[in-house]
Amino acid sequence: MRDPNPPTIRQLQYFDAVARHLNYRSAAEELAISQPALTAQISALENGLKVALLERSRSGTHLTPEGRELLPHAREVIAAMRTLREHAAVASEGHQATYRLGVPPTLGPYLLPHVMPELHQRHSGLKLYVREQPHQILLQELRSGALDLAILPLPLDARGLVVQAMFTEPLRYVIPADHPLAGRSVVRPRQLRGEKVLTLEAQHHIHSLVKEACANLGAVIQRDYEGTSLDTLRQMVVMGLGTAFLPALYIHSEMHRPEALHVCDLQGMTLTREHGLAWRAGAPSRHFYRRLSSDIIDIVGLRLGKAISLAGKYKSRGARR
Amino acid sequence: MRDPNPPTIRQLQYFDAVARHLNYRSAAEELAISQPALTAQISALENGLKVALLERSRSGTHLTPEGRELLPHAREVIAAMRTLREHAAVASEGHQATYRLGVPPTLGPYLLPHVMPELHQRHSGLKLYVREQPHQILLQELRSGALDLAILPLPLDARGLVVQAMFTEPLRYVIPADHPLAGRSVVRPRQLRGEKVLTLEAQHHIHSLVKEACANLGAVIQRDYEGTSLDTLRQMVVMGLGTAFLPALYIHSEMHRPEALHVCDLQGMTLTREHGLAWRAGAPSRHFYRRLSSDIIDIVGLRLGKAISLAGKYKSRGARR
DNA sequence: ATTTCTTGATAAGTTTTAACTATCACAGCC
DNA sequence: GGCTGTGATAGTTAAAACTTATCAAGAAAT
Repeated sequence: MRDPNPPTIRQLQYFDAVARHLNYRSAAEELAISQPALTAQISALENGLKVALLERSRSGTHLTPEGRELLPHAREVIAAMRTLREHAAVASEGHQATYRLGVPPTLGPYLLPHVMPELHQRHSGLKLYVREQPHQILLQELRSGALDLAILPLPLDARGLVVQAMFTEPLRYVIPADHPLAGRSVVRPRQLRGEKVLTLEAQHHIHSLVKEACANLGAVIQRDYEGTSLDTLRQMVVMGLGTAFLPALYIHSEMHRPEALHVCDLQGMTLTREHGLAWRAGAPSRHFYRRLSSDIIDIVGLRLGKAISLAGKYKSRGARR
Repeated sequence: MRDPNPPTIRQLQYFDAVARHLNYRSAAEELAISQPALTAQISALENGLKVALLERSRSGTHLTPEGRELLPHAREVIAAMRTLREHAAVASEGHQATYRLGVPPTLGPYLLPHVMPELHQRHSGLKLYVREQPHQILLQELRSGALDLAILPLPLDARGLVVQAMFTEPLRYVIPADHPLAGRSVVRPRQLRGEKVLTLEAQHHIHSLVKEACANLGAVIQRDYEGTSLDTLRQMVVMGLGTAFLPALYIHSEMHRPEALHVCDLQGMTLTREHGLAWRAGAPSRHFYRRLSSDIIDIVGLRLGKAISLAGKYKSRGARR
């Protein structure tokens, strides 16, 4: 009873046509239907609304006062529908929607500024909504549908996802300028034995990487001074609280001038993290996402080739359709 | 080809429901349909728009980026439809539309100000669009559908119309204050013999009334000074160009203070015009129009009873369904 | 690892809706 | 009085929308 006979869009279009022609037959001709079909739909509309819209007579048709009143509203509906269809037409051609991309906070600010401009050049009209979150949160949001894409550290639990490895980023060793090892571009691993190493909070992927490396190296993790961001971590090293492993892209982006810090590598032992692009296996835009991932690999190779190394080939993990 | 599969309102409502539930089964429950029916309509919608709106998986459903983009537009359509239906619901109850009423210029300004306030009291929300035109034009516009109602002088060619007689209005004799007959409230008809009588242009109904009367009275119509309105006619009398017959309601409204004019009646011979309300016989609101006519009769009786006389009983002329 | 539950998709059949053709009844016109 | 043009009606057909029953696959529990 609450929703007796909702009008259909078609009925409104028919109404509009009759209102413009004030003649059933010619309106029916415009609509490419027969006149009885038009009559039936109009009277169905009137019954549904319980309002007489048109006054029929043997000599033509007029709008009733109510019909005059409701016609603009009917046209509003038709116009809204046209707008929807126009947007849908655009969306069905290019990839004009806004895609939600998640990135870890230790990567996004240092990668995306180098990549986004050319990515937009390659995909004009592309709109990315970028969200920074710890990688576990990203994974969860990706699974739940809150994100469409995420850049994540590898390896990861790829069930239900497609993961495209993109590039491998070294972690470089950073020490204060007044540290005994300062000045050397390459340091031997054994020289780190006993060194104080600062790192980020445990929720960051870097934490576990550095922790494991320190165990092998015999260096000491300073758990009571964990940084909340790479920038604070750097400040802590500058202040002499210890040393740190910082991602190469961070160093590339933020440490153009030496400042009070010295950067070096470990001889024969490169600490790295690998990044991949992930999306849900069933996502309708998955082909576009794969294209995006190869574009990112390409752009990273062009612009950041010195700082990182690309994925050997496109590897995909996890289920796929 | 140009219009392959336009979405239906129903499909948009289904889409909205699925977008809210992110679950076909519970959305189907809300919509009181089966889940397969919902699946079918959603995929019909996607095929029609050629856009994937939803990403189905065995564990729940998400919006695609395109779906997120189009959902607000779909809701616009639904909202526009709701607005239409709300207006229709109002229109189907009271008479809330704007009715187009035509009145002759020699009556409207002198009748409606006395009638409209109480008419609005009796029909709260009533909206009348009043249009002044010569009566032949009114009749033509009423027949063509440009007007819904018209107040017209009787009798008239009522084919296809319903005409409700309302009241009879005397025409009173107006002379300059310095005229020999001035000062008498009743004048004998024979005293008008040879008098110069001014009147309106031929298109006004009054013209033929006065012309015929003058023929009987032996008075002389001044054809070279025809007034374009009752006000100019009055001014012409004031200026001494002649005498005139003016409608009682005009006199009642505009001549509160005597000015330079004298008003009198003809003994045993009352020149009158009769007014009725007319509408098309097939008009869906015809019962309301009849009600309006009796309300007007009633109000005129209350407020203007001294100046005019009511229709004896409701007479209707012309075809009716 | 297997079972169970939940998900959306599919198949087959039924009901409802929208359309067609043919025709009617009436108004207006010559 | 016939002719033309109007919307309404009847009867039929085709398409669309819905139903129930079932399936296949991922998730979660055992």
